[in-house]
Amino acid sequence: MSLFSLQQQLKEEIRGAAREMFGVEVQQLTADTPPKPELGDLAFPVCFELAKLIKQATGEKMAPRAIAEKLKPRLESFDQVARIEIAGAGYINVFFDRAKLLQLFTTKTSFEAKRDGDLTDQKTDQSKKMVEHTSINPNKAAHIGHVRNAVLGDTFVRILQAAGDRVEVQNYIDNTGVQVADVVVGFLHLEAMNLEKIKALDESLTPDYPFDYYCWDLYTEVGRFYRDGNPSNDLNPEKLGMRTKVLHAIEEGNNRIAELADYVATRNVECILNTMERLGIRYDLLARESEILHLHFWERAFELMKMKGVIRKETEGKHAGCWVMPFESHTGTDEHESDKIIVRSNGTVTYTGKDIAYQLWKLGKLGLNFHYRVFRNYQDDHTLWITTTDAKAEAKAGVERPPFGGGDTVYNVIDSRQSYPQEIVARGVAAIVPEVGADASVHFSYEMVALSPAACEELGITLSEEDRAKPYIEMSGRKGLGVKADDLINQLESGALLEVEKRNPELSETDKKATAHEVAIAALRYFLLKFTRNTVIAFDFKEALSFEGETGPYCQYAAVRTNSIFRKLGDETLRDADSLLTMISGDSALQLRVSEVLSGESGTEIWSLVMLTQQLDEVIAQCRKSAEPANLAKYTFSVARAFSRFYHDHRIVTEKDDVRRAVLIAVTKIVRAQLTAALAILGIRVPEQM
RNA sequence: GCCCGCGUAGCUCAGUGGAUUAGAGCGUUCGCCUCCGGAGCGAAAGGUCGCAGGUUCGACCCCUGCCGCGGGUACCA
Repeated sequence: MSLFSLQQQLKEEIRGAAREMFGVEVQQLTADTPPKPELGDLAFPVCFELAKLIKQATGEKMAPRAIAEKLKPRLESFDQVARIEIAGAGYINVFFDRAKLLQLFTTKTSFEAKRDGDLTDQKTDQSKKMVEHTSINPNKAAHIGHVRNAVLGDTFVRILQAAGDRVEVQNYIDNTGVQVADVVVGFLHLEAMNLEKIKALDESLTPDYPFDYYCWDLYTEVGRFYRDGNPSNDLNPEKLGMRTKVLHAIEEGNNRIAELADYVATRNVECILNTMERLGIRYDLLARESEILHLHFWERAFELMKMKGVIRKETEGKHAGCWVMPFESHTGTDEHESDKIIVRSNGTVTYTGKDIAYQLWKLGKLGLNFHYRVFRNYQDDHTLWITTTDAKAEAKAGVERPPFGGGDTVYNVIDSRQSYPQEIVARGVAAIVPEVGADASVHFSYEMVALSPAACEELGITLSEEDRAKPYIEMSGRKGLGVKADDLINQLESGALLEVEKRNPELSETDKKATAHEVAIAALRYFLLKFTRNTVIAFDFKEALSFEGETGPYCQYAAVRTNSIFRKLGDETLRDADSLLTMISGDSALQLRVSEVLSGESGTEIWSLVMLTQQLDEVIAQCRKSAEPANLAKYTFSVARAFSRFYHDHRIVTEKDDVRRAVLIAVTKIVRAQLTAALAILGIRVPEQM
């Protein structure tokens, strides 16, 4: 049994008691951890709520403490509960029987219990959650801002999976957009290259300057080109015309420019996927904009919107000739708050329009489907699919295709600057299919990663006076202003390698590199996860490259220490310790001795570490509900910190007293299981040594 | 103008469905290898939780107003 399910049982008892004794129904019932371990293992502030409810129901004024006194015996009847104390203005504080619980937690960790299906809260519904993340324009290398998106999305996916959800992971590929067109303009007009020449160029590039890096630089050149070489110039309309021409050709398809664009986009996608693979981030499906166009997703959505009266064609005013979505709540006359344009007067669709079509498909409400082919086979049998217009491609795959689309809840990991268009999409979808509603479309928003003026200087970027005065500077692919993901990972890996070589000189070169890689990824992922989503990260090299303090490697290190303890312990010692604890329930003298180890100041400290580890399930549930992975990162760090202290305070391997040693080993075992599980959800692995 | 987010220690950030001393990390100062690995542990210094009202027995947290910063409000995405 886990702490989580024990909590559920206690809550049920309180609910039942409130019903029987006071005739009221408790809606919100939370279990807190008391501010200090001396105040108990669990606290229910429910009596404040009950006092209000009772007053409402009967008019009778009852003091929260008096209510608590009445509930006390009910909770004390639990076997695992040692005693109940009423504290403060009316808190119910629960003190568990530590020896009994320790044994319970040791025999099965909550994760093993979940795997074995003996958790009472197990979900039976198999509704599907869908998470779209990464979705980088395939025209250049990924930068650190993109990595924040991917790491947040990937971690949220892991959180959902840990909570027992079925999840489908999508990465949207805008292969027919302006950004791809810009790079194509660069190849055609700046480099005078055709497809053959680009392929030859691609072949000749070395791993330290791959295709996506080449495009990164070319893209910034195109940006200058549009302004005739001077960033402060206006855009040159004639040159912009080149972009428009290319864009039309790409959207049209079946021509040489479209073919060239497809090569460029696909190669960038491959490079970006390689970057993400380094971070342990994978996908189920790459959904491409070209298929949304060519498989007529938009036309279908357009029909649906017209049919349902969601959009209307304006015949006069400044939007004459456009199809717009009226904004019911718009407050008026201001020109910046008018209806949202879905189809432009020249007949082309806006991004918002295309996104509504895609969102409808995601929710299984479009009535059309993509065709699919295999894009990549990941190492452990996982297959990545991509959309295609070729209806026969799937049969050639030789693998069974999962049923893509049709999610019950769709999370779109997109930065907060797009919250307005995202709101339009959600509302549009809800208007088309009211039975789905706007809540099925969740904008998982986050703030950008920006550069501090100092970080810009370290990158050798010269700043304008205006920029220098800002607290941070927005990254810009267009300006080539940003920290490339692979550069940063490389830097982290070489930093980690130095440390590994210092500490583990006996390791083989391969092992050293593998370990350095794990440490680097831990550092990067944790760095991006420790900030809450709505905090702008002002990127700082020193902080991002650190392995000390509140970092991924610190958490990893604590887990590595638990492993090395078990390596040091002989099999026999371990077996003895295990069997000693299993005998607790039948041996009251032994149980007393275990209780003694866990009592007093030192015992309480040990015990609070155990209690902390048991909160993992609840933290996961919270993160799932709030869609805030930072909570899990913070929690993981607190477990690592508590264990580091425990490790420092107690000698585990050399402990002479067998009962005490068994307890210390049991605690270490529990920490190892929970900490390793928590890290795995953050996408951080625990190396053998580091 | 309107909408959204933010304002907490020198710096970077957590936090709160009301519990007495508001928490981390970095930085600063001082300690800790008779060691299961110091990517560690302990201690100290450092805060009128932007300002002003309001609700309450009680507000860093809820409400209102103001100030400051950022983002959005395009026939861009």
